[in-house]
This record gives sequence, structure tokens and C-alpha cells, in this order.
Amino acid sequence: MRTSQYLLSTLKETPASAEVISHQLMLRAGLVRNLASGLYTWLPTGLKVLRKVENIVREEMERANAIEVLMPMVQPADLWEESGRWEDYGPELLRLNDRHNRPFVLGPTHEEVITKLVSNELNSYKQLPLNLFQIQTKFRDEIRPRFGVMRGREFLMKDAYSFHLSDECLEATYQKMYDAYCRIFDRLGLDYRPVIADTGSIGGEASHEFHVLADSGEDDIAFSDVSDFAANIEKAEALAPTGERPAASQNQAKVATPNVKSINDVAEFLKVDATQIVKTLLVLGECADGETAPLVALVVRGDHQLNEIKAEKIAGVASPLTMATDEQVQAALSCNLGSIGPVGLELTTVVDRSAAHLADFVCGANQNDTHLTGVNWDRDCKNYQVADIRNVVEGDPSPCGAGNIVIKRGIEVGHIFQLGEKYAQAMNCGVLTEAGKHKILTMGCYGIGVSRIVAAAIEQNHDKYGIKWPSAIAPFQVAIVPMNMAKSARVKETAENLYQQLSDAGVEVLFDDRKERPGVMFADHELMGTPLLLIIGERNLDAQQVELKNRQTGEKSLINISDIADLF
RNA sequence: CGGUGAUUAGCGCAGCUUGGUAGCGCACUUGGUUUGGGUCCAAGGGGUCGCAAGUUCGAAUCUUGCAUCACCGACCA
Repeated sequence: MRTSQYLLSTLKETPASAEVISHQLMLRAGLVRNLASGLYTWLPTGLKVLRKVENIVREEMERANAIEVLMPMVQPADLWEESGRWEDYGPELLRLNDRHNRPFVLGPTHEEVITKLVSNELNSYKQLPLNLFQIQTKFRDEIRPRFGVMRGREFLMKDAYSFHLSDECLEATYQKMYDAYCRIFDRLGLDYRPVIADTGSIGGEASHEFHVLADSGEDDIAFSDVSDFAANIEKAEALAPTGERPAASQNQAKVATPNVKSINDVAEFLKVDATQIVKTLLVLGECADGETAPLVALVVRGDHQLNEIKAEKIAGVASPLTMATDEQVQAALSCNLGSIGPVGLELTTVVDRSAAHLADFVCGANQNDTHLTGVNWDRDCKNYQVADIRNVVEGDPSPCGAGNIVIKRGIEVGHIFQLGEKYAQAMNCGVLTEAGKHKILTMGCYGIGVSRIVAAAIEQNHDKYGIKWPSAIAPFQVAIVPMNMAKSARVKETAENLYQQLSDAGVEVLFDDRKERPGVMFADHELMGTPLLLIIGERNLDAQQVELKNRQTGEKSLINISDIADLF
């Protein structure tokens, strides 16, 4: 490719709307352009990268015996009604009508379509197991798209779905896909971790997420500092403190705490550590339609954060987790949010394991501007249950039993689930067994955010000059950068010959034939992250050499022109 | 949807307080200059100042409403 015949579209300045580095560099290097919130056009250079990621994913899927299909992006609403997700999915599902006013959706995922397909196509156990995948555009009407293609509304995803007669067979395929995912991220040259995950709205049992580690990531991952354990913070179990709970040594006392509301305020006012305070959060409980929801009290230590995923799984707690409003709290307790405590509370009370291990602690008195000190469980407060409802924090013992928790940020680029029969059941997807009986299939599903990987790769591979592509996904393998080609026939001839030679050899080469000064060219190629630059100048031509510059290492060396072909 | 901020040339911004000829840098075009790290000089082209209404002799500027975009929260590949 010659730059003079290409759409380079590099920018000197960073558009103000771009917050994270990958988004800034994707705009500056001419990879994408914004069309509307969460919608992006892929420019030629960006598309080359996207296709390379896509091809690696495709190759590894095929190696894992998955078979490629392509399903429609527009899907009829009745499929979604059949699975129950027409109601369950919420406003993220973009719904639209056709000219006959028939309802459709833009597919955010394809469980319905694939299950319908398999249910129609498969009749016999002999056809199983089957693993189908596609690489296709998804649409999710995100509340807040951000960070460029990292969280776009329209994005490219690889989704695979496997079908089985038995859980053992599903587990075997799940493991195969897990391994395939590791191969994919290895080949992409990314620093990633598989982590234990919550199954979320898609449902099902076992699940792993694959995260690319980056400070700009939107997820917190809990690792063990000595073992391989890694889990999404939503899922990481906070163990009960070891040993017996200390014995009560203080009497319960009521203290006036005027205008002292937050945990920090209380800690400062009473000169106690936040770890000796409990905070009591009121959420809505489960109720039948039309009834007023009861309140449920959730108690965690002052320095801990409630884990909403864990909390909403507690029996009696409404899902999704909904915090009680000021008015609801006032109505039930006649006091403010900042003064609630578990003592004398006539509500279902769930206490986190760490909070339940405290003795002589401080809590709200269920009376404005008043707290209790020297409070002890069982003595002062009897009816409660203990559960794990907090987020793990750095330094907690790892739930795997070895080492302590370290927390890092990650970008979720893949997620695999063992779905079970959820969709197969709803859509009556089954086959005849060897015994001639109809049996519902069990399913797995496996996603990779292809376009998100491009952004994640940049987050992990950049410097102040621009992108440093891992060679597997660089848009060009090498750029030819001639110095002052307009003035030197020798330079021009060498560059042209080299370009011809490399192109003929199938090397992805970008020949910078613009009439620009060297600095401009260097800046552009460094911004675009081309792994190798071949710099052709008068000064080395007498020796039949050109300069070779490595973008990753910054190393420069001289190479004989005749040896260049051996580089690729 | 709640909170914050923005919207003036392709991009980055100034002008608005105190209403009166729409500006700067980059990019772009032309000519020259320079040529191993974003040269320099000159001449140009490009804007219903997000939209609508109001106040006024006069609105980018004041008022009101709306829209869009970005950032912080819940959702997710």
C-alpha cells in the first residue's frame, strides 16, 4: 500500500471527547471515527486490525471444532417472547417494527436464534455434540456508551453455542473452549487472566471471564498473591474471619452524634476505627405483585462495601437489588439513613461474616443523631442471619486457601458459560436418544468482544508516541520510509524496488511515498504502531544498507538490502 | 434515568462578564523554502456561532425551552 493512495487520516491533536488512551490513539492513528454515541466507523487501518483479530479468533474456533455460521442481526420478537427475554432483557434490547408493524429486535446476542435453528435442524443424538459460532455485529442499547469502541452500542462479537446430551459432554466442550480462549489471547500477545465469574443475566452454572489487565478496565479482579486463583470481585468469596469472636467487654451505651452520618464522620467523632463500626443498609425484600415490599437490613463493617450480586441472591431480598429510598426508611424507622443500626430492628437482618465477628462495635441507634457503642451480637441483637455479602478487599485471605487477595483492574474481553437447559427448555430444543426418547439438550455459550480486543490491545501496548501493536495484529508489518525521495533518485529507486519486492512476497507493507519531511513520517508511523520501519537514506546506500527500526524495542540497526527479505 | 460540564471552520480553542464588522493555532489549497525527527515565509479557501422562540434598533454574547455530545453512578463482550 502506498500512503498516497491510502486513507491515512492521522491527527496531530487529540479530540476532546476521548477520555482513555486507547480511544485517543484510535482516533489519532486513524482507526475509527465516531458517528453517534456508541457508533463507530472503522477506517481502513482500523479495519485491518479488526480483521486480524477476527481471523485469529476464527482459526482457533475451527481448531476447537466449532463451525462457523452467520445469523441475522434483525430477529423477530416472538422468538424473544418464547425464551421469556422479551420481558426480561429490558431497555438495552432495541426493539423496532417493520412496515407491517410486526415487532423485531436488533440482536444483542443470539441464544434464541441458534436454539431455534438447532431445534429445527437436529433430530438425533448421533448429531451431537455440536458447536456453532459466528462473528457478527451485535447491538446493545447501552445506557452509557463510553471509551470509544470499548463500550460501543454496536460492536463486533464472536459468539459460539454448543449443544450436548449430557453435562459431562458440555463440560468437556467448555474446557476445550477455555483452552481455545487461552490460545487466542496468547496469540494476540495480550496479558490476560481467566477469572471465575458471575453468570449474570444470561443465566446458567459455571462461568469464566477473560480479562485483559489494564488500569482503565471497568472490572475489579481479585487474585491470590500466591496461587492461580482469580475471580471477578462480584464473585470472590469473602471468608469468615478465623478464630472465635472476641467476648463482649463493654456495656451498650447510647451517645449523641449530632449531624454525624457517614462512616467517616462517625469514626472521627467517636475516635474509633471504621473497622469497629457497622453500617446498616436497607433494601427492598421480595414480595408478590401489588404488595408493598418489606425492607431487609444488610449489615457490613464500616470499611467494607456491600456486594450487590451476592446480596440479591439472599433469599427474601428482591432481585435486582434495590436500595430503600429516604422516604421508605423514614416511614419504617422514623430516622435518617445515617442513623440505622441492627439493634431492636424488626426487619429481616443479614449480617456479613466480618461484621458478625465484631465485638463492642458502634452502630446507628435507629434514632436521628444518635449511635450506640459497645454493641455485641446475641447479647444486644438476636435475630439475624450471617452471610457473605461484601466485596473482598486487598489483604483478605484468598478463598482458595492460599495467600492473600490482590485487586487489579481488567477489561472483559471474553466470557464463557455453561448455560444448561435454560434456552433449550424454553424453546423445546431436543433430539431422540439412543433409546428413542426425546431429550432436551444442554448448552454452553462462549463470547469474545472482537472490537473491544482492539481497544484493549492498545491499552496494553502504547507509549507517548502512539500504538505499539503486537505483531500478530499490526495493520502493516513494515513501513518503508524514504528520506527525501524527491531529491534522490537513488533513494527513490531503492524504495520502489523494495516495495515491489516485499509486496510480491506477500508482506503487508506500507510505502510512505508522500512528499513529507522525515519528522512527519516518523511521527505518523510511530503513532500507527507499525512494528518495523525501513528507513532509506542517502547516507547508507553506498554500503547497500538501510536502517531498520523496531517499534516495540526502539532499537535501530543497519541491514543489508539483500537481507531484508529474510526478515519476513 | 440521576448528577456534572460542553456545543463557535475538519480538529483543538478564544470571544460571551460589559450586545454593535466572527477570531487564533493545527489541518487544507497555491507558490517558494527546507529535507534523518511534526521547517520557515507568503497568499488563499472554508462558519446560518447546536436548534427554536423571546428581549432589543441590533444577539455567538442576555432569557426560556429543546436537542446532541462527553464525564461520574447501575448494565455488559
